[in-house]
Amino acid sequence: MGRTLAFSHSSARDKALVLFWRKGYQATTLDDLITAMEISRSSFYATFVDKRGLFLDCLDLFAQRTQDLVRRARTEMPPVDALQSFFERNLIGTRGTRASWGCMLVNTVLEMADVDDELSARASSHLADMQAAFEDCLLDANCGPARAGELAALLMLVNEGVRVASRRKLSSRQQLAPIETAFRLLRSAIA
Amino acid sequence: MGRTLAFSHSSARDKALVLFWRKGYQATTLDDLITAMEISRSSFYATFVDKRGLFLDCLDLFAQRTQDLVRRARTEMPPVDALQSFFERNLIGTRGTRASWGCMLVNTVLEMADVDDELSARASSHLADMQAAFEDCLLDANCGPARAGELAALLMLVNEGVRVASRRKLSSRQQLAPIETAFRLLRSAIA
DNA sequence: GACGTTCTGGACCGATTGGTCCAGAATTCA
DNA sequence: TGAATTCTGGACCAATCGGTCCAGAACGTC
Repeated sequence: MGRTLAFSHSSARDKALVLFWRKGYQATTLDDLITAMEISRSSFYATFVDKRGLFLDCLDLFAQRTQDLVRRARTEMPPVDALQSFFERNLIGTRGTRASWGCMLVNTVLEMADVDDELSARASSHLADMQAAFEDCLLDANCGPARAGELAALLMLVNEGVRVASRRKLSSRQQLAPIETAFRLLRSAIA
Repeated sequence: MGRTLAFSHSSARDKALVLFWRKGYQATTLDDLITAMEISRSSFYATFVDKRGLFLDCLDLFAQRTQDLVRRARTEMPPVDALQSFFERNLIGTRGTRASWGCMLVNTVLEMADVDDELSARASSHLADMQAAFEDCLLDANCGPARAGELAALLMLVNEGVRVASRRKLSSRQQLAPIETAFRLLRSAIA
C-alpha cells in the first residue's frame, strides 16, 4: 500500500471533488466536469448517474477526508495543539492553492440553503460530525464534559469563520492572527 | 419623516435584495425577480440595466444597512454590549425568518469566490468595513489600539461563523450558546 | 378628445444548461 | 480471426437562462 494521504491522489472522482469544492455546485457545469475528469460525457452518466448524485458522493468523501485530517493531527500531538494545527494547516495549505478554497461543507451550506434542502442538510450534518470530533479532542484535554461541549460549539463557529475568511484573499497574517487569538483565549478557558 | 428602520420598507429594489439575500446570485432568476418586484420584464431592464448591476446595488445597500444596525445599537448601550446585541439580533430576528438568511456579504463571498471576482471582492470589501466598525466599538471600550485590532479580527471571524451557523437550521439555543461563550471570553480579555 | 410620453405584456432571441442516444472504435476472450 | 462486450465522441434534445424588442395599454396635459 502506497501513500494514501488525504486529498492526495487523483481519480476521476477526485477531480470532480476539487471542481465542486472550488466553484460550488451551480457554477460547475457538465463540460467542466468531463474536461477535468478526462472522460466522455457518456461514460460520466454511465458511471456516476448524474451531476447531483456525484456531488453528494463528493460531499461525503470530503467530510470523511476532513475527519481523517483531524484524527491524524490528534495522533501526532496533544489534543488542543492538534485542533489548532488543524485550523492552521487548512490556511497555509501544503500544496498552495487548496488553502483558498475554504471548506466544501461550509460552501455548500451557504450556497444551497433555500435552494436545495437535501444538499444543504447533508453538508450541515457532516459539520455536526466535525463538531463531535472537536468535542472528543477537548475531552481528551483537561476539560469537563459541559465545558467541552460549549467550547466545541465555539470551535465550530471559529471553523466556519475561518473557512469564510480563507476565501477572501486576505494575507496569511490576517488569516492566522485571529486563530492565534482564539486559541489563546480558548487555552485560558481550559486551564 | 416616518419610520425608516433598516430593512423595513419594501421598494422594488428591496424585494430584489431579499431574493438575492436568500437564494444567492446564481439561483435567483429574472423571473423570480420580476415576479417578486411586481414589475414587467421591460421595466426591469429600463430601470435596473441588468441582473448583475442590480445585484451590486443590493450588495452596497445591504452593507450600508448592516452598518446602520451596528451604529444604532452603539447609541443604545455600552460598546461591547452593542456588539453582542448586534450578533444576537441577527439570530433571533425581530421579524422571524430574516434571521435564517445569514449575511448577504458572507453568502456572496463564498458563492462567488472562483466564479466572479468582482462580486466576491466587493462583498469582501464591505466585510472589511464592518470589521473597522467593530474596531471602533472596541476602542470606545477600555481597549488599547493593538488589542482592539486583534479582537476586531476575532469578532469578524465570529461574525462569519455565526452567519454560516444561522443557515443550518439549528435551534436558537445552539446558535446563541457559542456567541455567549465567545463574548464571555472576549470580556475577560478586555478586563 | 387628441396628443406625446411612459410603462407593460409577451413574443422572441441566441447561448447554455443537464441529460439522452447511438454508431462505431477499442478491448477482451476464445 | 471473429464474435461479444465495453467504452467513447459527438450529434441531439427539451428546458431554461439573461436579455431584446415592439405594438399597444395607460397616463397626464393642453
